[in-house]
Amino acid sequence: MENVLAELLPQLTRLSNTLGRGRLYERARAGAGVTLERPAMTILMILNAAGEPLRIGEIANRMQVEGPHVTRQVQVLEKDGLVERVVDPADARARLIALTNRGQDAASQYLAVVLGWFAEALSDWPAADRRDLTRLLARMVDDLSTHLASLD
Amino acid sequence: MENVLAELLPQLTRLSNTLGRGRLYERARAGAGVTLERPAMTILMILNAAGEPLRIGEIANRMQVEGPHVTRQVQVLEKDGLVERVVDPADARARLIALTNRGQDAASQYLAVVLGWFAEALSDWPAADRRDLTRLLARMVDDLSTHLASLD
DNA sequence: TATTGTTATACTCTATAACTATA
DNA sequence: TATAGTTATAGAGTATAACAATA
Repeated sequence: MENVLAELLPQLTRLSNTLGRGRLYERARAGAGVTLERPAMTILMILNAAGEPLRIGEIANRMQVEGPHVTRQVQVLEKDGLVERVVDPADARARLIALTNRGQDAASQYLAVVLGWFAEALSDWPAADRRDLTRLLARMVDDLSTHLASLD
Repeated sequence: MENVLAELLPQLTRLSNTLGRGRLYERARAGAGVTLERPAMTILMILNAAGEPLRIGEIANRMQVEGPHVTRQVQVLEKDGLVERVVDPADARARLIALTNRGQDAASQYLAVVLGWFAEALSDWPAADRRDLTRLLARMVDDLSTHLASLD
């Protein structure tokens, strides 16, 4: 198996670079009608995927970054009217970060562009292959995340 | 398909963050016996995968970064004795970057640690699933790269 | 006393512009 | 005149340390 994975690793790196950086990101971001730095957009995506307001610390966990970084990005998002910060009713130390309507729209539109790219790129695929890929890929990410977390 | 991919996208981002950043990277790097910044290690991996010396510009292409970034990283690698720079015999303007023995060892050992993580995480998988995943994932990365490149 | 978040600061990563050398 | 690479500089991304407020 290792030989196959050895080929895969650079490809995964390349894919994540392609999607996460450079002009391609600018193009997808333009579709969202906003001008945000990448980590700020990542926060919108995380809130969108969560479907509920999240704490600063929880966002930092999911991004796998330190707290202060999230604090600053959220300040920009709040200034732009894309998120709101409310005191957590369960704990006055914490803040809950929620998408505003504008923030929800931006997240949805950004996601639509990127998913559209995926759909176009894979339009020739047999449906069975698409199903298999998403199933196996989800499981891999799951198993790998669990395993890597267990190393600490 | 799009709903499944919508869940997958943050997971892919998270996976690439997990592998590419933070203490996990430090641990894999320690296995390689060197102390390099991430982009420098990426260059070692690219040269290792290529199996032959590459030009600065070609490395920049594969990393999807601009030239000056590669120049500086290569200067560090050369100072550490992990790569050599020789004038391209075919074009005296260009430089060919080649792994030294030490650089080859560092790349191999780093790769062994990361591939070991993959192998452990997927150890319970049926062989057929592993084969299917690598085959489909390679094809996806390929098709997606082609499609995204065609957008420019 | 421990935890959530913020402020201040510094380091890493990457891009752009100006330049040198060769084609 | 165009191309490969380098040097210089600036901006984006992230971490660490010190602090404030609440638990």
